[in-house]
Amino acid sequence: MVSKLNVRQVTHVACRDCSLSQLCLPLALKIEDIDELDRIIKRGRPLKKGEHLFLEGDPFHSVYAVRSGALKTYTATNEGEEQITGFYLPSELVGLSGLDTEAYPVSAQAIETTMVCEIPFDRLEKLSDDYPELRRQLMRVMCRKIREDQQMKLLLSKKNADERIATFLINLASRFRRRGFSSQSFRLSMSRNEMGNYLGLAVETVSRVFTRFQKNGLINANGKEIEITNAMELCALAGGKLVEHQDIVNIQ
Amino acid sequence: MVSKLNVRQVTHVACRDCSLSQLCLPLALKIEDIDELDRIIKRGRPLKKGEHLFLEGDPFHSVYAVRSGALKTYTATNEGEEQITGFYLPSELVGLSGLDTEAYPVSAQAIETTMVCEIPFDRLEKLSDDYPELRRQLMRVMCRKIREDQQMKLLLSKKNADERIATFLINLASRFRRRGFSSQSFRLSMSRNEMGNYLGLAVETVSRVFTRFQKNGLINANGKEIEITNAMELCALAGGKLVEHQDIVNIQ
DNA sequence: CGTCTAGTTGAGTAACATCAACGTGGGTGG
DNA sequence: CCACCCACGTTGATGTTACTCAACTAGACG
Repeated sequence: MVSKLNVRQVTHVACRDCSLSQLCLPLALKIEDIDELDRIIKRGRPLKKGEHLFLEGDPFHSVYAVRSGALKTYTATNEGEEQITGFYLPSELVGLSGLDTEAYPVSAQAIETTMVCEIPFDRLEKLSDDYPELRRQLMRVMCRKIREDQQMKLLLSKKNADERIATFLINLASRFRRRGFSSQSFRLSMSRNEMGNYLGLAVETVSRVFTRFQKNGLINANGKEIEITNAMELCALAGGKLVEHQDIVNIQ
Repeated sequence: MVSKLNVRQVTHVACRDCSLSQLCLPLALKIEDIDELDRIIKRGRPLKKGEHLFLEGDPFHSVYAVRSGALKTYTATNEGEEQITGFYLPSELVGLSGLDTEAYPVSAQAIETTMVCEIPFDRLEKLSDDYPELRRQLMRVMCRKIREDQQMKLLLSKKNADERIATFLINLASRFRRRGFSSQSFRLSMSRNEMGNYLGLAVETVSRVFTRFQKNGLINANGKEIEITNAMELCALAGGKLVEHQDIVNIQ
């Protein structure tokens, strides 16, 4: 009896008990309505690094909220190489861009051991018929994505290698901070290769910039472990701003 | 009496009489519901080239459908230069990316004499409460935008100058085609400068690529007048495909 | 213990930016 | 109506950034 309860708690953390609920979809709902959302969510086994959540071209049926770990989405270029289109950390929603099509326009793959909440879209859509706030939250998520992509396009068309990496690090830092983690030091879940791919840089360039940043006292990098030692200057490079001492803001 | 009617027709083309209705928001509505949408739409005087529809930071209140002419949206980089984020042709919706914020995240400016339909967002939102199909259409427009941005990011991070220009031309061609115009020959509404800015290239590079394309028989360019003389090869360069003879498809 | 992948570093190179000069056409003011 | 001006576009010469190729190291994993 007790053991069964425990198992259920471990494998099925309800939205109302989830530490991410105020960063994720449930934030749009009143406490008594959260269970409604909860009922349609499916929680599966963890994905191991390298496993796919869905493949480009798979029939679209669900969006997913990352619970732990990290995902990347990517699409194939004409030459068959992969182009990474985004990284997704806990509380973030992945799969929305396929929403108006029959198929996912990108593949989603775990870049470390990852747990997700699956939200079948037809049921989410029905639910959102009754909850205007949920609807608006979905809109907000998509609008934010559009604005992020805008920033990304600016990065790709105007920024040099240093600025790209600085922007990327500051952006990650702010996403960690949002979830209550340190924005000073954190662990990169992606490889240098994936970072370069995403930022439109060769691996070697990424490596060189990291080395140079370290030499100049901006960061301390030990493999995937990153410590930001001069947030001020890193932000300046990224083109963002520091609101308070050591308090990194997302580059909108 | 008659003259008054005429004036009204000229300045106030109703959605139901608009040739763009099946390419624009009304396509989500039944014929009898279109008038409902029509009632909330405001149609103002034409914007002259260079006039702004809204400025970055202006309070968000409306989305706009382009009726004739063309707009660009742009944002300021940290160094104060402009970064063009999109071009908008007739039937296309501009202003949606500010939807979840208090302010427009970009400026919108006419690049030639332009007419727009203004759709106050609070009223559109109310209307969409009653018309699920309208709601879904809005979602679709945003999803498409996200996917277009994805393609744009790929262009900016992986394609060389030739491929960028080819992609741009093919994309424009397909948008003209969608509206029933020739995809073979058309007039660019933007300057070489704006094109380069948008594509992440220097003006000189754009100019050189145009010259080279012409030399190689891919296009015939006379100032802003463009004729595509080898659609096949241009598509190949862009990484798209030709469905039928001379039948250009959008690069998804 | 060998193999494989990820990461780093160096040398040479290609692609595009930058700088400069010049032509052209459309708009404006005299 | 003409002359001038200015923005736009083109072309050439040069410079710079980041890519490519290659070699090497270190850690992961069977």
